[in-house]
Amino acid sequence: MPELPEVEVTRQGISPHLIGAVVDKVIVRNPKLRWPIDPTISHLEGQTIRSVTRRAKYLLLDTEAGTLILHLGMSGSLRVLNPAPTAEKHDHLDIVLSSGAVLRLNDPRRFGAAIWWALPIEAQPLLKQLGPEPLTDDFNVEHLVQALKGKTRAIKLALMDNKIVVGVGNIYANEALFAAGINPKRACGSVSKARLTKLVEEVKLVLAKAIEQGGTTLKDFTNADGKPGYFVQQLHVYGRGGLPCDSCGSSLQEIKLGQRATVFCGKCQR
DNA sequence: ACCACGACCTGCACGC
DNA sequence: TGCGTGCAGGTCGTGG
Repeated sequence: MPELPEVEVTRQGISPHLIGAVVDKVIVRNPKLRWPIDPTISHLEGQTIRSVTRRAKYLLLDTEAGTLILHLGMSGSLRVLNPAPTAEKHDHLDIVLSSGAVLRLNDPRRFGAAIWWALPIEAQPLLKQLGPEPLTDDFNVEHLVQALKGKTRAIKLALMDNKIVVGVGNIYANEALFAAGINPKRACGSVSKARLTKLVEEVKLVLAKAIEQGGTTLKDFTNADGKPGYFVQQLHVYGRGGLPCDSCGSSLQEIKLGQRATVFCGKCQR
């Protein structure tokens, strides 16, 4: 479900309910996520949540004793519930607050993760290798030129590579490449600096717009208040294979790239 | 060092 | 109606 905008919308939604809250109890119904939820997650009990931040698609709930790291995988979602109804199928984890509110993780495919990390967050291996945040100045054309120099793989795969830039998943990689007029199959090293400049701009723009619109709801994404995102109305290529290009009217092509659906306009994207 | 690909899992849409 | 197939918003770990 979530790419960076959906995770950020989730963060914005849950954070006011969590900051300053004391964790009363941690309920693990099914520990079998991407990595088994470690029993030390109970160390969160009694802790006060100091901040709710995001790094890439990871949500970080910071306390004095450590950090709860949450990832939503492909199908995860978080809701703050008060009162919390009876847990349903795929409600794998509850963080019960002393106020009675519950932060509930639902994740049908269980590609998500919940990790209790008591060491300095900089030492966390999953976060260590990550590239720059797309919405900060660290993601700029100089960085991209350097990272893509001489590389032969398709630019779309590089855009979705967390070591190059984080948070850009399949939807927004397709959309940003369309907006930048770059063919997703094009070899990284063959894109001019001018066009990479445009790509950097469009990545930032598409992500920022999507966050503003509350994310993209394809199937069942909702924010912490249960509302869907409306960015789906502004998708130009994702999910539109065979339909006319919004810009030139020619039929959008759909191919596989790195086993992921890739949609583009053969005329507008070179 | 780089890259492609399998693996992890459930649910749903589709065609027969 | 039921069954098999393929696909889905991610990303780590492996083997070449």
